[in-house]
Amino acid sequence: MRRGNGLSLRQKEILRYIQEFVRENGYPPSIRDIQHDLKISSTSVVAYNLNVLKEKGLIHRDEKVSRGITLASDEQAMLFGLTGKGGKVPLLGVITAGSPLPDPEEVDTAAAEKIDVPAEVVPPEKLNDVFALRVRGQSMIDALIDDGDIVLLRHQENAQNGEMVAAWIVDQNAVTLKKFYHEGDRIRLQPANSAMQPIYTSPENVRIQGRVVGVLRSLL
Amino acid sequence: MRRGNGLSLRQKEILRYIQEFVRENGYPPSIRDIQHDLKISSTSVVAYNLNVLKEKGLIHRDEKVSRGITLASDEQAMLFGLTGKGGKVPLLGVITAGSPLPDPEEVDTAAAEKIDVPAEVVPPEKLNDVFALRVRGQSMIDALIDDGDIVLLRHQENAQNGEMVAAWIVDQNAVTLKKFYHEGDRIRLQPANSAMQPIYTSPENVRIQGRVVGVLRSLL
DNA sequence: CCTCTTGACGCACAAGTGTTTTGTTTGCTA
DNA sequence: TAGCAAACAAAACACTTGTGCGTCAAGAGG
Repeated sequence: MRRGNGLSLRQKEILRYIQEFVRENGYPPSIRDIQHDLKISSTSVVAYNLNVLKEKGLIHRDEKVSRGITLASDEQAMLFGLTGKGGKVPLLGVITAGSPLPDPEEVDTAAAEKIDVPAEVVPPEKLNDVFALRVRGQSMIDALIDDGDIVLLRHQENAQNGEMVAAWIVDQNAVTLKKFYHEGDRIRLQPANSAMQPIYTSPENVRIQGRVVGVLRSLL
Repeated sequence: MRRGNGLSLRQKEILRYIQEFVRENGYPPSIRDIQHDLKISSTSVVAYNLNVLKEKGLIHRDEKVSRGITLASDEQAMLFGLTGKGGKVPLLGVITAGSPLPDPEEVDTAAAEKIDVPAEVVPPEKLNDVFALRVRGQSMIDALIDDGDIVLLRHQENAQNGEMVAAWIVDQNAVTLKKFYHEGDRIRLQPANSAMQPIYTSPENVRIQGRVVGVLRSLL
């Protein structure tokens, strides 16, 4: 008997079948799915071989759970959307100078449209709390952000000096993208263009809504 | 009357729960999983809301099948490894002011690194002959393109007036990104910033290498 | 020949799970 | 206020599915 790494023909069949099934259906097969499609005479035969595969670490099983078969390692990760390169973030809406951002906490990030984010822009492991907004108007053109661009923002309420943030200026009820500087007891919001004047205000009057981590632009 | 985007709070919860559950476990939740974890009093309530989500096309259900709930659209595609709506283009190299572009025809596009391109930047059906270059230096900052940006170019040798193109100026042996204008018997290459002077030259002295169709920028 | 092991089998049971039925609550409005 | 539809609730029902247990055939070794 080859206890080592050798799989019986039937075990290989089953493993391949599970992979294909998940790919096709989006959920794992039941023992009887395997039995029927692979023309195995009994469910216990399937169960026996699944246990072998489990012992060898090729699959994981949640006992007592229907369709509780999951693939191990690479296959698993790939199916989980860690698909190597890019990830996805919700496109929550439009940012226009003068209008407040929707509160990401209150927006349905689940049902929102999602857009791809290349790993070259934001690595997948840093994609937490990142959302996207489409820019309307050219109010942020000094920050190299044009009308129609999609900006990627990581939701955070604090900022380091020099970071580009989406700041809500409370007494004006307006949101703009500016570089953030904390200078003594006041805040300086600096446009990227020296032709425009910076905004000086108190910390209480500024609510950071997120930091700009990326820009996507289509010129078609 | 639209609350949110037409989903009740509970439906949003359920949708989010399904997403998280699949991510955590690798297989979809049962109705009773949802019921218990979301503290819903009855399975029929879950079934009712799942049907609503199904009607709205946000999930897909395989009837009579345990855990036969699958997420629709993006999530689904993501799980299938189709990486969503975007496509991939080769990242051929670096564009620096003063150096000619590598000829895309002569580069091994098959072996080159590939980067994701969101459908929102370039729709997949328009991805033919598109390649990417990383920008080095700030020579194109007037075109809202900064150092480190990735520009997406469609390989073409002609351009319409006003299009942003990568133009090789032969007698200077330099490549820059400019807006292209054909005026009579000469070519005007117009920087995006009026503070810079346009370049006037003859058509023979200009070789269009590609048209800019998108920009990707990371600010991490 | 006998026994033990391995792989495979069949069956039945219990738990897991989706569906249906009937009725109730809630919020809105004509 | 009555009417109405969405949402919820409780229970019963029937099918699905994982598991346990007894059995069988073919080798291996004594």
